[in-house]
Amino acid sequence: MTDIAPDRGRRQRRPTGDDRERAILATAERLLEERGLGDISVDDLARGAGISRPTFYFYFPSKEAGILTLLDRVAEEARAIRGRALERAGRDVPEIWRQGLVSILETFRQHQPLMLAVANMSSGNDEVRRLWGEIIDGFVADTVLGIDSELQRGVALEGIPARELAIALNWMTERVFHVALSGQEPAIAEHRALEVVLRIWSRAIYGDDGLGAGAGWSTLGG
Amino acid sequence: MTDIAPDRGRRQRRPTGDDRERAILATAERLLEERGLGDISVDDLARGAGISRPTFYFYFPSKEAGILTLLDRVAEEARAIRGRALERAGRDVPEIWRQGLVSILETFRQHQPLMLAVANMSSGNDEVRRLWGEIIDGFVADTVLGIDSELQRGVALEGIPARELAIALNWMTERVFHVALSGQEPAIAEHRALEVVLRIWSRAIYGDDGLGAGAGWSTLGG
DNA sequence: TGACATTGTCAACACTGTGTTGATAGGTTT
DNA sequence: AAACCTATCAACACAGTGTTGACAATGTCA
Repeated sequence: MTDIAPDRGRRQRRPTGDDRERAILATAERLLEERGLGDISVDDLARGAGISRPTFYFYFPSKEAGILTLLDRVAEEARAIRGRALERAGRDVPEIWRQGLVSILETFRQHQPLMLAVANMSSGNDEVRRLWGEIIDGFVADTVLGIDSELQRGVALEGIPARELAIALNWMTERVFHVALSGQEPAIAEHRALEVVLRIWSRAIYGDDGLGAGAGWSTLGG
Repeated sequence: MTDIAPDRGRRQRRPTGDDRERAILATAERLLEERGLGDISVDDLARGAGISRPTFYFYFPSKEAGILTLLDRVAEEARAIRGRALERAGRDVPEIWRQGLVSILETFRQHQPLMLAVANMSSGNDEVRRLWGEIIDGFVADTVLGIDSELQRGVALEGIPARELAIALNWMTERVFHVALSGQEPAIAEHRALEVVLRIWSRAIYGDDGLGAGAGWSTLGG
């Protein structure tokens, strides 16, 4: 047993054939734009990366483990996008809501096929479900902070525990963006999804639409 | 009504071996309680129903088609439950919301493993996605009627088109109940899910929690 | 009642995809 | 140059899908 970190679901690797690994992941994301994960074979991924099928197994123990690694990287990127967005928002809480939602939508847009594949896998694969849950949970934690802050200022409605409210709102957001982008019916048109979701957040937290029209609003500190 | 309608995805059948078909479906629902659809083979289904694998194909063209038939029947049952629930609610609109949500939760509870399998399949299988979408769309249509009625009475908030609001709320409900029952994280505890969702519906439609405490409320006609 | 269609059944096959083994070639270290 | 990694793949064993063709059992009506 080496002392390399137990790198979830992916075989431990050392520097060199790193290009190959990236080639495999790039192939995966490219092929996911054409068809579902179920219609992509290990052979497709291997050939796409210029290697034979058994060699694929040198890099990943399975197709799913590859997707997991991909999701890991996208999650990293998403955190970065979100971090910048929330920084832009500063202490203006409603702007935090808007920027938070924009960053989720952005990530969905940029990796739509992967997101679909992940949604697909997440009931069959514990590891993927856990990681996806962690991502959402990060959003939920941010949301709870915002709600608590608005509760303390006396501008948010009481009556629903902040975490439960945050969980429901974030799952709503995930699902609405998902159907808007995937064409699943019934869906909200893609260009309307952000506004509708934002207004519902506003009503659920404050009891009215403050955010929709860009009206001046509560700003923390100042 | 003839009894040999062009029955989506399932080979047309005439009376006799009907028991076999039901045995297959019963086996499917039973096995789904133990493991995911991906881990159930056609052979498992066939043996569970006391037939050989090729004979399975006499009844259904594939595993997925079987699940589709199952979903069809559950959808039928769900409509019946919902119909009775809404009848109980009469013209008391908030009670319509509550009863509508209760009936969704009820259906989820009674067929949880099937629901998981369906959620799993629905990104890979057009037919399942369509049928699932139709079910949700039925809920959405009911919801739109309720919102319009409350708008006309002047008690609901304007600002979000009724159908868009209804779509978002119904997908939220689907997702929140799904994670609550499946143990996916982050989730709202099963015994809290109904109340939280109901309050968010209330805030999103009216701007406050009328429904939570069981307070007396708008009753249409009467 | 006996020819005939219909319904139901399955052994055996062809095929696709997965994951493993064992052999091998090149590059580093010792 | 021997021991040792990293990387590679042909060949294999296996699991599951879907199809074919032959065969029984059950009407059915001439």
